[in-house]
Amino acid sequence: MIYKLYLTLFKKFGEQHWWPAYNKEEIMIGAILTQNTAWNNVEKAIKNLKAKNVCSIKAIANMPVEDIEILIKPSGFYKQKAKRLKNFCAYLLANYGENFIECMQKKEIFELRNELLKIKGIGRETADSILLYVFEKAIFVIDTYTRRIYDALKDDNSDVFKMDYDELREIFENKIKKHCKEEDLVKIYNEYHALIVRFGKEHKGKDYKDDIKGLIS
DNA sequence: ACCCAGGGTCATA
DNA sequence: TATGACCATGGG
Repeated sequence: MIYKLYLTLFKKFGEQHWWPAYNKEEIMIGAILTQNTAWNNVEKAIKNLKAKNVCSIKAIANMPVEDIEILIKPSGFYKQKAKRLKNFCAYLLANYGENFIECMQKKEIFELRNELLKIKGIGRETADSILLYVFEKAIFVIDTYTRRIYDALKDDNSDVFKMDYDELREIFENKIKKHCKEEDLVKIYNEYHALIVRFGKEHKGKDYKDDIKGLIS
């Protein structure tokens, strides 16, 4: 069912070209700003950063938090996020230097994941978004949309919204792996998560359990 | 005037 | 380990 839903969504919506960002640094910034926040608001924040020419890891690392707060205000939780964003950017430069992307890219996936999870403000979904969309590692991103989707798909009466993040992530990964070649996983995880978000947005506020069942039947 | 959005941390029991 | 409080803006 999980893989079939992917094929159906792909047929319906096509390629999503994720993550929506100009470059990899912008993906990382957006991944933090979008925490529990509508993407529309994140776009405003990123627009503000770009208007000041500071939409980069280095610029943010060297900016006073107060200035970051003002620019990212539309994304909500702006005081927390400004502090965490700056701390994150400073961490990358301090530990990897200017070529942080290439350096981190070389690391083994779960080593890098554990490292990201130690940084304050980087939880599992944010870490996995960065791993998948920046570093192109084969890891599936679970978000609230995914839980609702799985709630509609599952055949038992487990509480999907209380289910452990990694447990649910492995359910999706294992199902997908049964149908795909190893070298295609990154592309499929990328596309599938994007499609789930796309579907979720189009059904905002609605109970889409029946729509999901209609799609795969 | 409400509700919620592409989460995460921290205090408490 | 598992709840609950808290963070905050903008669109529907």
